[in-house]
Amino acid sequence: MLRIGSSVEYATRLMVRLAAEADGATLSAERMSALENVPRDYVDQILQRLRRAGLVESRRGAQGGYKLSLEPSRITIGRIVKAVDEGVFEAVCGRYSAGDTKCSHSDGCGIRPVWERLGLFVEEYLDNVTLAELLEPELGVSARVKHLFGAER
Amino acid sequence: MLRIGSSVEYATRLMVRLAAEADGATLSAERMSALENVPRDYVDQILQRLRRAGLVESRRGAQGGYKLSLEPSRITIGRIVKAVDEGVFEAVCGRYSAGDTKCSHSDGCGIRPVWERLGLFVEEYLDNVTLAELLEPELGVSARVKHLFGAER
DNA sequence: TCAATCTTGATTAGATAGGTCAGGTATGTT
DNA sequence: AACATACCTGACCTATCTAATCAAGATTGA
Repeated sequence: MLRIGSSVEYATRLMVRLAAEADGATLSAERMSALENVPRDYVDQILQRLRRAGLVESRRGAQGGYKLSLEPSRITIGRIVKAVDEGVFEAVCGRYSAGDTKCSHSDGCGIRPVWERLGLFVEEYLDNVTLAELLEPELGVSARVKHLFGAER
Repeated sequence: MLRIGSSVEYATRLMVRLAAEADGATLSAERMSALENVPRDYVDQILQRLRRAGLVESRRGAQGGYKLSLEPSRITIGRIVKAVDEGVFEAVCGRYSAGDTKCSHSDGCGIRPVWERLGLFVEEYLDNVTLAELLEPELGVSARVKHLFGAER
């Protein structure tokens, strides 16, 4: 139901590594692979997805490498997750629709809203944790997401 | 990352059906299969898991069937999910551990707490939605889960 | 007894996740 | 210019998991 896949885990670690790098110094994929013990080719693949999402910049050729596109405080875990994990919050209807075009419980019962709301909660949670906080864990995130529970369904 | 699988979706629908049944009337697996358009044998399998979790009771033989073990207001979606979805919140460490026994980011950075907290978050959310509310969607759940955000990491 | 119905556990087909591979393109250094 | 370094692209493979099926049995009501 809730599962942190390897690509999400690795992407987060790579981003933390880059964030920890002094000023705008670059790190090569090779080096990151060694540091995090993630398969070399897989690192490439993940970094490309992060680059296409605009989270990292690359420089090719000798002495090339990667660096963050934004300040760590402006990069959320939510963006990282969405960059590498295409179908993060999978739609529920119309998967498993009860025969016809719409869910058999589409009116009169509240199953769907429960899943939808759960998805929104998870998404908002992740959008409220920044890379900067991962470097300084003591900051905490909970204070900033309290507002999520202010609205009624 | 977050995915409502068929077993969770079906189990929830079946439980809602049973909850909607007047007093303690039973419904056969056959009937539920037809009502929800879920494969007959699959309904069996799911109902057994719900039974072993103590959420439904069964009566065998002719005129047999299933009914809820508890009042709808005392059955949470969390319990349903845990009943049918064995590894709901999968551990992250030590999957993908960076080579040695412990995660390379095990101290000094806050990756793991983010996932752990997310898991707790989802779990608590689901534990605060009851079957009774699914029958009367207007009640809403958000008010009751506000406290989840009171504690700091 | 017989039919309805739950019970158990094994098995299978398809999808997905995780990782690999082969080739290409750009850039710094000599 | 040549070469090594390093990013770039997309196809490919494979083990695991999900969803569903199947087969055989055990209870119970009429």
